[in-house]
Amino acid sequence: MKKIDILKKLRSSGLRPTKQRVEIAKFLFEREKTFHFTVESLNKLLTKKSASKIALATIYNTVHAFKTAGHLSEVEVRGNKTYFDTNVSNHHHFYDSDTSELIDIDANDVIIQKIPKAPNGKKIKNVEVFINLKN
Amino acid sequence: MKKIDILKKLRSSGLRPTKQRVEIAKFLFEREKTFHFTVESLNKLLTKKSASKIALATIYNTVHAFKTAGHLSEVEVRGNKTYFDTNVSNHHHFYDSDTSELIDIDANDVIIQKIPKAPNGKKIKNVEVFINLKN
DNA sequence: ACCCTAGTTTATAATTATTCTAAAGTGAAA
DNA sequence: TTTCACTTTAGAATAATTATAAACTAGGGT
Ligand SMILES: [Mn+2]
Ligand SMILES: [Mn+2]
Ligand SMILES: [Zn+2]
Ligand SMILES: [Zn+2]
Repeated sequence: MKKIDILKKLRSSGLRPTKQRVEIAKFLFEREKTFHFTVESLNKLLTKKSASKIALATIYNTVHAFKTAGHLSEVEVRGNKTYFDTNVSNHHHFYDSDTSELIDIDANDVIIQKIPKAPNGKKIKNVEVFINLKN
Repeated sequence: MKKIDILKKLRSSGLRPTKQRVEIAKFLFEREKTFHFTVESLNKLLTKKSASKIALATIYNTVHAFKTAGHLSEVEVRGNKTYFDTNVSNHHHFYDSDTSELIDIDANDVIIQKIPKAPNGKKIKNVEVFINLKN
């Protein structure tokens, strides 16, 4: 994704393209493959890569703003930190608890033959599959 | 599960059956259906139900001891708190994010027809399915 | 171009969940 | 009974996240 698209992406979701947001967005979205991260890891990587340091609170604010805008999704993994995902399409994950690493699985690579019907009065929003790995 | 079995369960896993552990174990394991809880919710319920109050640190200690002994499992759900589960068999969950409620799904009620092979050098430990609910 | 202001960033405090510490208490082996 | 390793406990410490409120800024209106 190019910088012009980054600006479009921000503006179209009502987010003023500030220096900090553009820098974070470029870091997150100008890449080929899905990126999974925690706020802590993102902060470290940004600090390493970039000259100007962005306040931690801003990283929290920005990541949440991007999530609310639908540009990031949140992935549930065991542990105390919240994981985010640049892949916002419906998909599944391998999870390697040794390395705390997530790997995407395309929705088409998992076929579920049978699931129970939702409880009374509830509907199924989506189905998430986690394949936990070991060595 | 009866009290005598509770004592057996504790002793057989090298846990001295103290007053606090027995009380928590009875609360958790003397029931028909699976119980999903957080330390906070367990603490509230124990305080309400019981006369003697157990220190929060003891509840943390005990829950972890039970988990290590294989009497509880940990369930990953979105959010900041850790969820525990008295069902330690391989099974799946409905998750109602409105109520933060987990509902068991028997392993046999989910049939997965196709999953990708594990990444290089890794093996599949287990597969967990989460069915997220809406109203 | 300059103002103006709502939106944003920032340092820091506050909150929440959990773990650590170390002193006091206790189950059970001998 | 005595003894002591194990356990409980209150409170401090840590870790992740959110709240606060003052300073800053993007960008529409003039
Ligand atoms: Mn979690
Ligand atoms: Mn989490
Ligand atoms: Zn992903
Ligand atoms: Zn369960």
